[in-house]
Amino acid sequence: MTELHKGPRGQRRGRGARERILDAAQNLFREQGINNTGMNQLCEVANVSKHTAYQHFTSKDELITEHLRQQDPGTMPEVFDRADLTPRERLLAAFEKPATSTPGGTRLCPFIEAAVEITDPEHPARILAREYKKSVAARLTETAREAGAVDPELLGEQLALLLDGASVRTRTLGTDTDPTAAGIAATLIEHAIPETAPPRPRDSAGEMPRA
Amino acid sequence: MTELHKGPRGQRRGRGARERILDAAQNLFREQGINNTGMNQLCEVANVSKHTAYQHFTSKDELITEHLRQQDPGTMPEVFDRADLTPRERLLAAFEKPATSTPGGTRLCPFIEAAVEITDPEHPARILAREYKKSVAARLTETAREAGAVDPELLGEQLALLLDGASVRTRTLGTDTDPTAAGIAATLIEHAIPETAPPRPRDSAGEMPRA
DNA sequence: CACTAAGTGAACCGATCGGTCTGGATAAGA
DNA sequence: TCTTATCCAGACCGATCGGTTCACTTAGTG
Repeated sequence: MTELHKGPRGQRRGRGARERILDAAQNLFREQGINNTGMNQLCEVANVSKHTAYQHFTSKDELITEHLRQQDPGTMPEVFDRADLTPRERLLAAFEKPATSTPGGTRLCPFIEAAVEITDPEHPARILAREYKKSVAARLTETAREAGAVDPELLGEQLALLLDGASVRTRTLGTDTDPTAAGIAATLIEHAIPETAPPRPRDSAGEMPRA
Repeated sequence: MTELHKGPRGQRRGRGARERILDAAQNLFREQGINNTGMNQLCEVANVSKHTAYQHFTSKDELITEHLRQQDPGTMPEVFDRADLTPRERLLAAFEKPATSTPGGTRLCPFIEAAVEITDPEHPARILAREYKKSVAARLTETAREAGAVDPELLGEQLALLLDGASVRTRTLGTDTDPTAAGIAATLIEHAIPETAPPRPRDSAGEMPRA
């Protein structure tokens, strides 16, 4: 049944139904929410029969989870993997808009969306969201450490909170609030990183002098 | 709050069905979300017949809106109306937990909940949420001005973003993140208000420098 | 070509959705 | 007392929900 000689992963040799489904899910979930999107509509948009959909995903919950998993191709690589920036610059770059702005404002982070729409805290999607958020904070912390922050853990968690705050506030207000978050970030970074520590590769040669 | 025997407006003379409905809505919406709560269940919990419910609220949407309206008895009066605190202290007090913590963590701000669960940006509940968030920011700005902040508008908007960030991050992570927001707030406030004499605080405003 | 498996489209399922309606009980105001 | 308004219990409505099943088509491979 499931054994295949071709597919790299679960995919089949036929046309890519799975991808179309996940694409449709991404668009519909973003535009009208998860709970407001029915499987009938989703299949229609994806040009896929319900039968096929339920072959790829055993339930809507699983589809949601898979959808979220796909949103996380490695914790904001377009920010953290930029070798052309100093760690300090990378921290600030996390607050720059990626030009992905949807008409009508930047979209709400899909992990937050899931965390709010799904009640059960043990739902796989909720767990995934939790881990993703932790992962982002960890990356920020790591970068903060490279940048020579006094308390990298604290700064990382603070910046993560700013990202989330900007995301939901943009949603509630309908106006872009990323600049506000960026401003706070700049203040915090300036405040947390001693003046004389710009160029500092990930080689942690020595700890910063305590004040 | 409102006299029951003689409704100030139009209806009601018997027992308080309306209040029971709104109470049930508050509990259920908080515990399992808006979209996941059906009118049947709501009426059951409220000990109210569907007929009665639909006499008080013409639709579920109206109930949601009314529910939200009730959540806003004047933009955080327990914070902004405390005459015993200096403006600066009041700004910080906004980040103190009101001991309303539900088992399983502080609950998500109901306005954010509505803003995420309801798709249509023109939905009355969405509009209400938007105005509430603006109102909180305005109050913070006002207080920031009293406290002598250099740019009260900016500080108000920044602190508002922190409140929202803490609320959703608490939801996604499942752990209380208010302290993180409070820490950022302290830094921002310190940074935005000139050191020169705060308006004669009777108590020491100096706090511990964030462990 | 024959085989096999992924695909389609629509009918269908029980449950629940938001919302309506009827009939009768209850309690206060005149 | 009679009137009037509030309320309850629950049947009922069409629509939609997530999910299943079936008869059939399509496409890749040995």
